Amino acid sequence: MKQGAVTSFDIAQAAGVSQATVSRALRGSSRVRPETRERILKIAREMNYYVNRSAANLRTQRSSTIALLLFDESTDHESEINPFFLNMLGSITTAAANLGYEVLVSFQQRSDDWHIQYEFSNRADGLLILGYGDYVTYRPKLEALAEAKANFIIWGPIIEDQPGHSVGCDNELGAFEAVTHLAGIGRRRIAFVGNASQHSPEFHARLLGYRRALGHAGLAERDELCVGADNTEESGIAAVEGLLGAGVEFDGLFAASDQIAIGAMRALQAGGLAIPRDVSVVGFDDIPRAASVTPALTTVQQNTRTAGKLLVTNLVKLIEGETVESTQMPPKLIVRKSCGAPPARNT
Amino acid sequence: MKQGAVTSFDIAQAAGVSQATVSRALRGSSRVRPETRERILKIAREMNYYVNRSAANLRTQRSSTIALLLFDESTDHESEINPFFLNMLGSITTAAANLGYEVLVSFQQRSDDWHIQYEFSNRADGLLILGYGDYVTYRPKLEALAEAKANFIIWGPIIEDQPGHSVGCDNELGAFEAVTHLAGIGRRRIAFVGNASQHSPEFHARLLGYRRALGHAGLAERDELCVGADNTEESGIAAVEGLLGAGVEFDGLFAASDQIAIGAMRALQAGGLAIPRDVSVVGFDDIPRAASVTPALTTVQQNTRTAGKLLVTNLVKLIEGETVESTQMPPKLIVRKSCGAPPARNT
DNA sequence: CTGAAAGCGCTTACAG
DNA sequence: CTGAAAGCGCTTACAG
Repeated sequence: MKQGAVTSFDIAQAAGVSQATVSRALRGSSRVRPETRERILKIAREMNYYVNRSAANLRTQRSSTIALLLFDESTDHESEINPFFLNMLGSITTAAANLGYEVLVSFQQRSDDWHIQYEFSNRADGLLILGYGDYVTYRPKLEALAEAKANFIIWGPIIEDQPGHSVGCDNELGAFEAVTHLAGIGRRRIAFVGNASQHSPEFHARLLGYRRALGHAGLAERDELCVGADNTEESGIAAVEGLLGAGVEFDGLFAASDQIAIGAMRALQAGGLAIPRDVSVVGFDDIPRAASVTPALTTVQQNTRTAGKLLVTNLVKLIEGETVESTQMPPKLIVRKSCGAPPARNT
Repeated sequence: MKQGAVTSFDIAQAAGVSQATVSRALRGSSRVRPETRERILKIAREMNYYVNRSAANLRTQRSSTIALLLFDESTDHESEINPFFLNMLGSITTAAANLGYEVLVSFQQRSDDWHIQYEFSNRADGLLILGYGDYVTYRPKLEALAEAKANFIIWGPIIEDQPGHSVGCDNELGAFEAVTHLAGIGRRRIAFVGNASQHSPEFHARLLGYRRALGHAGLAERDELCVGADNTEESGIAAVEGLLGAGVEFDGLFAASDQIAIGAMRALQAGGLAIPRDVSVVGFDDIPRAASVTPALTTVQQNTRTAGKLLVTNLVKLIEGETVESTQMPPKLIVRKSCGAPPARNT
């Protein structure tokens, strides 16, 4: 704080009222005479007075702050934050501001209990949790949070028995639509890149959608078409190089994320295959780059704007003691050039 | 805060010491016997105690928080935040965490004095300011900040008489290198897209670098080759459509930003021109998409990682009463396919 | 090395 | 509608 900053006592003196009245006027209490309030507000403005938040927070035991915690896979090295989360940041801050909350951003995760600290230290009234490296190590943190009765909302799928509430997108349905689209344009040997078992429930849900779509289209599941990948471009490259190296034949590829898909496209093109002529590719997320790569990537879009708003709204409800339901938002298939179908609705 | 949270008095009681000693032990004061400290720390851990930050902040008149203020041009509508700033966010939070600071993010700018509020309300010890819509309206805000003796560091160029300190990249030099490269591969009629006069000092510096490079290469400046544009893709499209519509001939194009360059490339390709065969294109910023477009965009890279670190380090120095110098970091030309030169150093 | 005490600047019951 | 007063949970001079 600026030293010598003016306090509510200074305003009180200038206005000829008690400090309590200044506080009431500033908070809009109905128990202050309108003219008195006006006079106080005017003086406060003139004297450049702002309520000291530390004092107010200490007194009210609230911070009017939300902590946005990013458990990102890539935190250590040249951390390129997952572009998908970055997109959500704008809508989260806007939504928070509209409800009178500030947003504290944290990527760090040095201590095991760092996520709990925020609430226990009165730094934040609630937490928004985006991303997780590995679900297996992430899950216990959620349990610790729930046990501490923290207010938190998770971005992610609805998972049986998972503590807390979440906002997510229907990953299974999005994958189903993506793969059904590939089947609909005549692709018969469709690979899935991004198998990550229980370490990533979202990818797993996308795998389930892939499988259901194959069944629905009367196509056989083949083990060799289902390969693992992390959420990175490099991983997508490696996966496709693996497929090509093993001589696996495929004419469609559904990647569990755009980053994987973009890597996959690189590897396909490097291997002399044309997209979409030889292989149709579909991704998931609709990150900004998806529309920029060549050919433009068909993908499943999650509405980050709505998502951010919903995350904040639900968290604030929790903070204010209301009940909240986990939500799944419908995904939307964005058809571009990478799968070779006539554009249904382009961006 | 969680109600019924444990306080330092609870720890004191459990440890059989005074509350003052608990506070000292937790802050690492040397005036606590080591064994006492250890015992207190252990009990604090067991009892899940965290220092109440509101109380500590009120007492110390510090918040150990940095506010990151984004004055973005596109805040109103479907605000896609400038991807360049988003990139910096990661390194800023990391650098801040390493120095013991949290980061509060704000895009809002509803009130005129919102930037000053942060410091006056003891929410933040200092401000990091990124981006500005229009320099003409932005400048007075900087003056207000300086007059209020706020601690703030600006991301941007060094500008004569500008209040405060800044960290930026040598825009003039970056532009000079970009355009010199275009001239070096034989381009003679090089357009500049992004003329914004004094409303954007960065773009203006890039224009100056463009001019110097033309002179250096013995090329004439031509008014019709220098067109205005905002920092958006649409603006880049419009600018090139204007050039093509007016029948202006050019074989090189330097855009004041990657977003403009990407729009320009779209418009060139839509107009039937091949890149780089007919026109070589260079951008500025090296946003993630620059490497993904086709052909990959040659551009001037600003090191966001170093930038973020420097911004935070300087701000913390300011907060701690040290003096600080404005800095310009050297830019780096990243040669890719869009200008048709043999790659010097690719990414 | 440790404790008792003051005080940071608010908000809000309580009393009028 | 307004004021006097308590107290939120710390940190830190002061005294020992």
